[in-house]
Amino acid sequence: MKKTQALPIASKTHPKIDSSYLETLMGYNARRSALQIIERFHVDMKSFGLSTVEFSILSLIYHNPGITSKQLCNHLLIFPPNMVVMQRNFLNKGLMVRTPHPTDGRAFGLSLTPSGLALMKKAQAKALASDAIATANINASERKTLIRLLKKIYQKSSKEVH
Amino acid sequence: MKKTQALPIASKTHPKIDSSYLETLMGYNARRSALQIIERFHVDMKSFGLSTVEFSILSLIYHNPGITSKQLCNHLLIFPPNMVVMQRNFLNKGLMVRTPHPTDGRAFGLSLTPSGLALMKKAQAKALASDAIATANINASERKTLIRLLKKIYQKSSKEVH
DNA sequence: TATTGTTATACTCTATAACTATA
DNA sequence: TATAGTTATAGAGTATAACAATA
Repeated sequence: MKKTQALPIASKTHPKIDSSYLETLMGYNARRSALQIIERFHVDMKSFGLSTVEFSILSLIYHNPGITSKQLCNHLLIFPPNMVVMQRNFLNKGLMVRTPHPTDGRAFGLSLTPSGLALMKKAQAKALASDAIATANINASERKTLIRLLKKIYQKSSKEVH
Repeated sequence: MKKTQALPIASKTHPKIDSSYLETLMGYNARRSALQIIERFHVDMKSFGLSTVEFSILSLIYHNPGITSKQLCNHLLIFPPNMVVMQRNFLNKGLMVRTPHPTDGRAFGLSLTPSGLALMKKAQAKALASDAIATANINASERKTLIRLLKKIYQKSSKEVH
């Protein structure tokens, strides 16, 4: 047989929610802060028509002209089919060009057009400002420590997208 | 007229990709480490049939029996329609029960069933272990610092989901 | 036989509009 | 009039299978 029972109501009994357990998890804290920073980033990149991942791709091409699709996929953990779609957008917008690889007929070298370079110059400056505002609650020293420790977590094992 | 130009090929000229710019952004570093931790979390929660968000919801109900849907949505930044779907799953699996709110006829108090409590006891222990392994590259002191600084970033402005 | 890039598609997660019943 | 919860749906982001061209 079943048992029915009276249960407490949080809105009465817990005006403050106890999330102390979740806050012991690094995953929870890293995700929450990442989401908050990226939310602002998303708004600030809207005028450039770029998602966060698109920004990362174009930035890597900006700093590594001639980089290949495969290298971008591996470095940013993006699946090749999704990369194809984003690159088609870049090409349609006239932000990027592809040049045949000199020795590998399957691959292409990716580079930004003058228009793409100009866009990313502005976008990257805006991104720095956006990131600074989103992390205004910590000082320069704390910021340095935070980035160093975050890198220690994700930079150890070099992942690959097959 | 158009100009054609020879462009460098990264796979030849840059065996190592320069991502120094991206690594100056807190958003990039926080997202990368969060994704890496959550990837392992996702695998470890598979045997419990829980997504990361579902785990967070059930954990908050576990520690705050009687909490309402609205409180969960506000605290975890989840849109109400998405919460409804997840709660239906919890009910179907017999993990959760809803009891009418004593003074507000629109609301419900949420609590875990004995089965839900047992599941979350195991799941939360597994989550702690998973999180520890995912952050094994930093020591206890660094971990404490990291969580403190991450909290400073996201805990200032209390956001609301309308 | 393995790899780069591609197509098509599916799945998950997140977001919006419109509705109901209660306050 | 405002709020808690619901329904249906749309959109973004991520993942899988199968294939063509080249190594």
